[in-house]
This record gives sequence, structure tokens and C-alpha cells, in this order.
Amino acid sequence: MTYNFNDIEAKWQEYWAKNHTFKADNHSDKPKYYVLDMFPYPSGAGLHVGHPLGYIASDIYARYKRHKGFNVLHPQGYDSFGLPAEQYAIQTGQHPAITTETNIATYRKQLDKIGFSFDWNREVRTSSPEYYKWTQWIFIQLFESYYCNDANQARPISGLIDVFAAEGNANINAACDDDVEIFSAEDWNNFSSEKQQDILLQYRLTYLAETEVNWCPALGTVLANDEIVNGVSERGGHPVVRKKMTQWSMRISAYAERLLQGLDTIDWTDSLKESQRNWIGKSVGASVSFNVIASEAKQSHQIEVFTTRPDTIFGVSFMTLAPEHDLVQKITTPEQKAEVDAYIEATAKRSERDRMADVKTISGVFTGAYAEHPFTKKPVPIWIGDYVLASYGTGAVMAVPCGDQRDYDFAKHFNIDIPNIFEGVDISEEAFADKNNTIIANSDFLNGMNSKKATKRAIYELEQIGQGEGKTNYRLRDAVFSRQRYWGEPFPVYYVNGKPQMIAEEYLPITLPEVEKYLPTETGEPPLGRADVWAWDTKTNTVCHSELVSESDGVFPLELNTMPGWAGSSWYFFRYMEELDKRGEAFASEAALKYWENVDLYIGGSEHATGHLLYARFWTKFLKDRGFVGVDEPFKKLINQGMILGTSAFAYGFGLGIKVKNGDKVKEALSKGCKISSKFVIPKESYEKAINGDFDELVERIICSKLSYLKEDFGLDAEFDLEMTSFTPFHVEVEYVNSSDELDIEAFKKGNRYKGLMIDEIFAGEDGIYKVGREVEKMSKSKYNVVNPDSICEQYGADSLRLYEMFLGPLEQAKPWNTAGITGVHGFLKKLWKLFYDNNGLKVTETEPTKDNLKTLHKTIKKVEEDIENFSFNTSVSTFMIAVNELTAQKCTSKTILEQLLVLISPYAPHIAEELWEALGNNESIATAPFPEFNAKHLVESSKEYPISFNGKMRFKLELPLDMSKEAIEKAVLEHEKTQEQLQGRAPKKVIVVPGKIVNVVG
RNA sequence: GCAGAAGUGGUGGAAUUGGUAGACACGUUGGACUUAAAAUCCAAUGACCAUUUUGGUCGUGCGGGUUCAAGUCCCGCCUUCUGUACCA
Repeated sequence: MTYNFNDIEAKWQEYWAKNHTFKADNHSDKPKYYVLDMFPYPSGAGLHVGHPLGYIASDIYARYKRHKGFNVLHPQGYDSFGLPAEQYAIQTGQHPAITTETNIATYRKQLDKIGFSFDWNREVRTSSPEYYKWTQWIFIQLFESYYCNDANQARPISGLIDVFAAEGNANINAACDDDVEIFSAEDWNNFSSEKQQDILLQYRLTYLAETEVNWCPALGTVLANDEIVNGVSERGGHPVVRKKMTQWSMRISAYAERLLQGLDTIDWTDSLKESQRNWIGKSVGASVSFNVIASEAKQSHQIEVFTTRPDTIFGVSFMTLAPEHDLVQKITTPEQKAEVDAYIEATAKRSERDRMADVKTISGVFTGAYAEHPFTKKPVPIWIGDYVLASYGTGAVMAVPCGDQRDYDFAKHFNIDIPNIFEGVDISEEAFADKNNTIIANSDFLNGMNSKKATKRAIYELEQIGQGEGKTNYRLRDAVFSRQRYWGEPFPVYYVNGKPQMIAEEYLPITLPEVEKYLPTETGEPPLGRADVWAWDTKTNTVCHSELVSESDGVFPLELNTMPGWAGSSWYFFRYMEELDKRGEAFASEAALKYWENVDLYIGGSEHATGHLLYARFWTKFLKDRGFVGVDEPFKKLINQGMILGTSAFAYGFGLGIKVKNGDKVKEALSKGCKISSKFVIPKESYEKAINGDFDELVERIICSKLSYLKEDFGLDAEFDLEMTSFTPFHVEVEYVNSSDELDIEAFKKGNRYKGLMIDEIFAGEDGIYKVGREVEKMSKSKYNVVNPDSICEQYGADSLRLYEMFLGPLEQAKPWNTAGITGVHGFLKKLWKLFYDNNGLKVTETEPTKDNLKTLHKTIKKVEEDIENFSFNTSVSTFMIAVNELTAQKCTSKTILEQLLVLISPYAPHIAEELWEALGNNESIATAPFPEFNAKHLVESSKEYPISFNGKMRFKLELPLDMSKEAIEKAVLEHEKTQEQLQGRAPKKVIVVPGKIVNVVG
């Protein structure tokens, strides 16, 4: 019997599907365990071997937990709204739903081949209306909520309305827009409905606001920062301008502190927590208000600034506003206006990213206006400069050049005064930013204080004069939630008099309308603006034809934007908790949510650190506040899998440059079929010499033969021309290269890319072998290094693929894929098979295990269990190899031993484990067989082969009983002839004996 | 710049608490089997030196240090990767 993996794997994949082996149950006596992968976007390219890495790791863990007696939830689904399908739709007219369906089918087929233990009964797709119904529902809940800073939680907006009606908003401590006006109960009750709606919008957790975005007129859409390169769109190179647009935003900033604090309660990697902390960017300081000195004609203004160093307030020698700051227009003096306007125009052209990337150039303009220092009352010049960002803090800074390097550089550049307010510090070369070793001077009531004390005092004094207070600032900004796209969730929103209204829950989902094209409209509206049937009839509560819009008939326009990609992914982990047939009534039932709580283990890429992982935490906290879920954090433990890189293969091109002196003959030669220019592939060594100007024998020969061909066959007076000669390495498909880096020249020539390369001849080495160069790069189509898991499964089997992905190295590290190495794990599986079968069939017997058998087994149990708990999957694969090697050497046929070994291996290589498990006479799947118990007694040894070292260097080994005393060991070692040899008559100064470990002789 | 991770044979990597550096594989070389190839099996494989054998020297990015003993701990540097970026 041979190991026929293709048949075995197909058989068991079918068995698992038929028997619903991995169906999770929402009722169980067993403890629960929820293992989740970040669900994929089903792209058209399908999976490459890098994608399943995390899935394999989580699958091993899920299977292990089942062996350990847990009720495991291990679902999978698709983040199926997204740009590529829309892009494809724009190009081909194919509806994105169709593209998505096809891609999902491909993904599913590929995933099934790898043998995952997913519970597919619980699949979710963010683009299916039954799913996005609930995304819309959550959006409505956010709209109907505000954030109460006193209770530190989200609350229904109705409560806020009650307070407004009873006492106005003066005593409300809630997260809201900066510019909320103060009103009384009487005011509120007299406000028009529109006015009331506007005010409420300033408090809601999702709200409409004017947001500055990167608008690309040519593409008709908003671009993310990373879609812009050098001020033009990455795709197409169209100009991008910054533009204000009315968009939905999420008031995530209300949760900044809780998102920060929550990090301490979850088991994530430090690096990931750190990036979230940085992203939230908490800084503690003070807000200070400066009065602008009014020139006669102008009214008075205040400039609010945020500073982390209120202790340095006496060092202020100028202020800087962001060029976009509202006050700039109001305070600029007529003399400075032309200069200021020119500067603003110049900065508007640069994207925010450009501005940030370009740190070196100092630029700015004086507005002509002055502010009054709150304490000294001296005038402080007001500048604008693009090193101040409109989007952070208040968009204005009080500049303290002696204490801040950017302010210092700015002051030096524009010759502004740099007063020194630090005792005994030299600031002639650079600013002094060290908070910890500061004594304040030249600062009136702050003189002689350290930074901490001075900060407190400064805030107190500011409060006394009513020009400031202590304040904590967060970098985290509210998240824009609108996209000018087709392929996303529609908002459940219509507009009456321009004011957004929610559609009642019972009429959800509002499904995507049909459009004839997926592009923005001619007038610049999003693609939904093209839909004929896209208006809301409030009488019938249905979507109706857009032409029927009429206020008097109660038909209103619907929102034209759609939700961003992160909407659906911010709550999908709760959806999996509910069983398929109960998903109609809620996004997940209370019972399901209570049973599964949150994700115990989440595995995915670190690129989601500040996007998905932050938004999902935000929504979870919100849902918790409103009582819809019971947990504060969605993911208890999180692991980032590292990227699998490709190992590209290179061949070396040599384009021979020829100059023909008698040019008049060229035409004639060409007509006779002469080929003048030519390209060859030469060995790496020849190439490397040649690029250094050292042509070896082969290259010389190529040149000579070409020249003589041109001369003798066609009478051309040709000569070699170095200028026109090119040496270029190019990628060759990795599938044409074997494990010894040898190129299969015949296959390469037959490949469909070969013709296009215009290669005249491939010169292999003397042995007829062409060795490719190797380089590790990102796996990508354009580098011809993509390896498809399907072909690996076909050639070596899914179990080999699974083992090899783990064997490559630590889960969290980036590592190169090289298919060549897979023969190692594949060979291991064959050896495992041979432990059970030989030519005469099954050879497993009921023999009593030997001592050695037990030792090998229990050593393996211990190591594998520790490895899985530590997510060190690569080392357990080695451990299995060692175990199988040892058991083979021991000629072990004991059923007791081999059966337990199968359970150990089954999380990693489930198909072969099931097959052999069945062969041993088991009728039930191995999936829930109990994990073997480790018993230390089998590892107890009576003696140890001590390494004997001299001055720290191991010289020889000596077998001694383990119960030997320290003194006896020392004696035995010193008496040994080899010790005498080592010492050569010297007397040892010291002998270190660590029983059970090592002996070290010093001397 | 800041933050995080990493640097070990030809290659992927192991060494979990300071205690035999290079487990386990790939690759390479030699051998067995075979008409041949594949598959399989066996042996060798960090570098250098010496050699009939026993052996010796060096060696975990670099330079110091602590220790009987350092890949592992401490100090200083270099390089690579990832994230982030004028955050007031």
C-alpha cells in the first residue's frame, strides 16, 4: 500500500462535509473556544501560497482545541464589497455581484482543497443583503446615539432631546462638534425642526460634516492618501485637489480614551498595541486662548491653541496658524494680503501627505497681525506656515522657539526673536526640549520651578484670567464613512429639506439599486446618482423611481454615497456566532452572543493595525454601551502572521549591440532575412563578469560568431558596439526551475511568454545546465514567482502543504517560499505512512510498547503541546520528524503508540491522520479524539552523558549516573584520563558541577 | 526622526530558565539498488589547519563588558525589514 494522498484527501474532505464534522453548536457542556481568521476579500487572482498561512495556523489551533475537549467555533466568510470588483465592472460592465460570486466560488474551491475545519454553515458575505441589513441597522443605532462623557458611554439620543427641552445644553457633557452653540430650554423649544436636527447632528455618533478630502475630478472620486503619488492619482496620474465635501463621519474620537485603556486588557503583540497607541496619540497639556490685537476697523478675535508645554508660555515669541485656519482671512492686514493669499494657494495644491513628507523646507508668511500675550500683554506676531496642520488640535500653535525644534527652525529662518526661558541652558544651536531637566527662568511667577510644577501653575494662572485650562488632546480623528462608490452598503438614509432621515428598521435592508454604468454621473455625483429607482416613498415605505421625488407626495431622495470597506468588517465576528437559520431576527441572538462572548484567538495580517482592528474595537464598545453585546473587546488574543515572500528566479539577458558601417547595404540584407540585433541568455557568471567589462570566452565567441554571420553571409561591415549593448537580468517563471536552481530550458521555451522575450539563444553552462539567480521578493504576478496552493496540493497533497507552510519558520516572521523544500515534509509523511504499512499491508500490532517507544511518544506529546500553546508550529513539525525517525529506527508497530501519535499529528496533517486512524479500526473521525496525556515517568533517565568542558569549551562527554553527588562527579571527571590530557599537569583552579547539566573545569 | 521586530552554515531555520551552537529539513558530495531513470535507502556536510588516527584554531552583524560558562545578560555601534511621520 502506498501513500496515495490525492485519493485520501478527497475522501476525507468529502467525509467532513457530509458529516458536518466541524459544525459548531451553540449549546454544549464543553467549554467554548472561538478561533477566527481575518476574512479575505475574494480577489480575481485567487489564493497564492502566502494567503493560507494564517488559516493553517488557526486551523491547527482549532483542531487542537477540539482534541482538548473544547466546543470550537471556527468560521470563515468573505469581505466581499470592495474596489477591484467595481473597477472590473467599470471596465467591462459586468455587475460586481457576478464577479464577486465567481471569485468566491474560486476561493471556496481552493480553501476546500487545503482541508480546513471551517464551519461553513455560518459563512458570511458582507455584500449579501441579509448581512448588510444589519450593517445598516448598526448605522442607524449610531445615528440614534450620542456619547455621554459623564457616564462614559453611548446613550440614546432621545435622552439628550429630553434634556435640551428641559434645560438646554449648557450642562451637557457630551462628545460633540467644536462649534456647538449654547442654548436654553426655551431656545430649543422655539428652534425650527431643521435647526433642532442640525444641532442633534452635532452630537450624534455618526453625523454629516464638511470634510476635506482628496478629490480627483478625472476619476470622479475621493482618493485615500496612499492612492496619491506626487500630487496625482496613482491610477492614471490625474491631478488631485483638496476639496470640502459633505460626508458621513463616525465620532470615533469620543472613544479615544477607552480605546487606549482597553489595550491593557487584551493579549495582543506589543508592536500592535504600540501602533494603536500612537494612532490614538494622547497628549496632555492645556488649551490657551490668545486675544488678537484688534486694529481699529476689525472686531476682536481669539486664537485657541493646544500646547503640551504650558510651562513655557513665557517663551512664546510668535504664533503660527495653519494656512487653512478660519481666522487667517479675518486678521490678515491689507499690506500682507497678497503674500498670504499666494502662500495659501501654493499649499492648497500640495496634498497633506506631500506636506508632511517634506519636512525640510521651511516656509511661512507673516499675516501682519499680532496677538496679545496673556500674561506679559506684549504683542506676538501671527504667522501662517504649513508645518502646522489644520486637522490636528486647533490648527494653531503658540511657538516657543527655545523649547521646540520646529519653532526654533522657523524662528531662525525668519529672524524671529528666540527668548531663552531655561536656566543655564545654551540655545544658540538648537532648541532645548528636555522636559525632565528643566528649570524655568525669565518667566515671572514660574521662575525657578521645574517643568511639572510650572505646568500646574501656568494652567492655574490661565484659568484665573479665563484664558485657558488643562486639556487632553488626541490625534485620533473622526473617521469619514462615505465613499463615492457603487459596490458598498447603501445608507438607510433619505433627505427631507437636506436633512438626513433614517429609514425605519423594519424596512431594511435597503438594497443596492441597478445602474447602467458604475461611474460617477456627469455632474459629479456618486454612481448611485445614475440609478433610476432610488428614492424613498414615505407613504409605502418602499424604494421608488427617482422621478417621483416630491415633497408634497412624501417621496424623497436617497443617500447617494455608500459605506466604506470597514463597515462590514467591523462587526462580522458577532454574526458568525449566530446559526444560519436564526439570523433573521437579529444580527445575533442574545443567547448566541452570551455563549460565544468574543473571539478567543484572532489571526491576521498586521496591515490592519490601525484600520479594521481599531474600528472593530470602536463598534464593539458602542454595541456594548447600547446593550446589544456583552463584551468590551472583540478579540482577546491576536496574532499577526508574517508575509510569505516569493523566491524569484532570474536569467541573464545579453542584448548584442551592433554598428553597421556600410548602412546602405542594410536594407538589402534585411530583405534576405538577415537579423541584425539579437538577444541571448548567458550564464550568471558570464553576465557578472561582462557587466564589469570583463568579457569571458563565451561572450567573445557570441560576438565573433554574430559578426562573422553579418559579414560573411550578408556582406555587412559590422562591428561590436558597447553603447548599444545591454545586460539585463529578467524574471523567469519559478515553475520552470527545479530544486537545484536549474532552469528547465525546454519547458521555458514552450512557455507562452518565451516568444515575447525575443531570445535568440540560451547559452547554458558546459554541462548543458542553466542555473538561475535567486532573489527574495514580494510574491506577485509581475515577478513570475507566484506559487498556487492548488498545484502544490495536486503534486504533494494538502497535508504536505500545511506542514510545509508551518515548517518554513515562525508564524509571525516574514519568510521566503521555496517549493523545493517541500520534499522534506512530503518525505516525512511517506515515512509516517510506512510506519503503518509495508508491502504486505497494515503492519500495526497489539504489541506492548517498549520503553523507547514510550519515551519517544511522551517526549513528542510534551513538546508538541508546548509548541501549539506557544504558536510555535514550525518546531512541532521537526518534532514529528524526529518522532517518526525514532519510531522507524525502533521498528515500532505498537498500536497504542501509533494511535496516539496520529492524534498529535492530526491538527497539522488531518487527512493522513484520519485515513490511518480509520485503518486502525476506528469508526469515528479523529477530529474529537482526546489529546494524549503526557506522563513524565516515561522520560525519567538514570544516567546522563555529561558534556565536560574546560574553560567553557566542551572537550569530551562522560556518561554518569544522574543520582551521583556533586563531589563524586567532580572526582570521576578529574580522574578521567582525558581530563589529565587536557590539563597537561596543571592543577584545576575550580570545578563547576551543575548536576544533570554540565561540568566545567577551570584551570 | 520615532516606534516595533530581526541579524546564527550554501538555504529555511533550531537552541523555551545563561550550560554540548548549527536540531529538523533543503541543497551539495559520495555510495547502494536499477539496463537506465525516478523513487527509496546509507554515509558525509560551519570554516580553516593538521592528519594514519587521536586532534587543534576560529565561529551566532560589529566593538567592549559581566560570568567558571554568553547566540542568550549589560553598554555602545552597524545593517535589514515593518509600521508611522512636522502631533504643537
